[in-house]
Amino acid sequence: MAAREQRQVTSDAGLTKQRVVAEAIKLADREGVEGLSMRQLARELGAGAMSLYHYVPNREKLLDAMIDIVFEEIELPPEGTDWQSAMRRSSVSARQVFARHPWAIGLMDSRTSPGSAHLRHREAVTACLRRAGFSVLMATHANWLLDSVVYGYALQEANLPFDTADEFADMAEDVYLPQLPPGEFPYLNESAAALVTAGYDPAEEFIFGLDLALAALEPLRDPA
Amino acid sequence: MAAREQRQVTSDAGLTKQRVVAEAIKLADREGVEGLSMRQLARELGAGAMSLYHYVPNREKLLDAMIDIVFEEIELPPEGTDWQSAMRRSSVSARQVFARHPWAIGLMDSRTSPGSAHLRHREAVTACLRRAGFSVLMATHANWLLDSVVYGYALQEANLPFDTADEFADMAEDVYLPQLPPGEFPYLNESAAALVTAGYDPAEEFIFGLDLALAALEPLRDPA
DNA sequence: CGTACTATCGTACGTCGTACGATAGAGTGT
DNA sequence: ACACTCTATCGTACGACGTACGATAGTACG
Repeated sequence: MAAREQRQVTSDAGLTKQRVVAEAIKLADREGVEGLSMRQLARELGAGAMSLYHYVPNREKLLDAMIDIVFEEIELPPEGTDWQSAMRRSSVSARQVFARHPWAIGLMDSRTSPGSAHLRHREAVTACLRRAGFSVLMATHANWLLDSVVYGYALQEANLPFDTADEFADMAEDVYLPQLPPGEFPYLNESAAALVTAGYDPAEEFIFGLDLALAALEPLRDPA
Repeated sequence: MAAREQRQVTSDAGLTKQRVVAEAIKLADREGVEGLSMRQLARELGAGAMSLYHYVPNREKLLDAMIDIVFEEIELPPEGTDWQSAMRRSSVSARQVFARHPWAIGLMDSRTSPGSAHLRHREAVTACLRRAGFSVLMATHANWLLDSVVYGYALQEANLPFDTADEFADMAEDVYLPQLPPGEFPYLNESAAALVTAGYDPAEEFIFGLDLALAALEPLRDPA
């Protein structure tokens, strides 16, 4: 009873699978996946560690569930516009989601069966492409390519040692450029120096690649 | 002395950083990163767990070193051909390497500072692009896009629940198609069915996306 | 024959995922 | 009222993990 009251102080509701998974995502956003332990998560929820196992069979399944919630956050390609606008919108949304949950990208490669939100997303994307006049096989190609662009940029972005363009500009001259001596890395040094003056925005970088891919796919549609 | 003899039976040489890292990669290839523990790795080397710490400061640094060896395996873009052939060759090599070491992709997102092999690779790629007539900024764009294609396809490939085209064909009808009922996922069902008959090769899928990206970048070069 | 240095590793601590079983409350039938 | 079952909660404990600390033994050099 006292325990329940204390639980209510920190979390003010009974445990549910949704609450467990949602809190796990919050925790992973804050601390990374390595910082997400069952004990810590339980503490966050004001519960005992073993209580979680009534809502989630084990940590792996919890991670699966977290990934699927992440996919739920991705906007589906809207109907009623041209396919490029629709796919751009969905892809931009996906990139934002993965930027918000950087742990999700690294988690994906060990999880081999897609969750239901993932499947729903894929279905909507495929529908959009097919309706735009891509053949079945070409829609598959386009799907792979566009997903690669999203995942690839998200992965590279997660690797960056800085988060914003400003942060990059701040640290570039003192920290990054010295690691790229012109003798050993003339081209990288030149690039880094140019980026300092030009500014640097991963989101714009992504749009460049995405639009190039979309434009390259355009002529591969069958005539509508 | 007896211990040393036994060590020599299983590993026949003194410990070195190279040997430790190489064995760690072999172990990760076999068991995945989660299966790579310091104790297991030491056992594999016929040594005590703590002995590893004379060659590697901790597990994180070991993972960094492993990633860098992986980058060393990637072929650099050769000089003396057109830029597209050179980049295609290097990218295909990179995809093969990541297919051989699937754990490497998932590891990258937590490692923020590139190792020396990674830097050397980026330098060579940038050099290739700059010599082909891309401006400094355009070379950066191209670099991001091409890396995204490599990482993105590698990541998706690592997610596939099957490894080869044959294995897909074997399991598709019994396992995958039933998970995609035509009522709920008409388009995905159609795609999967088409892929069963058309055959399915991730390597070809990659080439499609890569060549599309290369072709899309071609007109962005400055005149040579 | 010391004296210093390097490589090896045994032990121990704190943390992890989680199996097992205890408990307590709620619901239901009599 | 009581017995029963069901659900949710969690304390305890086990084996594996990364690794700090300090002991040891072998080698190099004065």
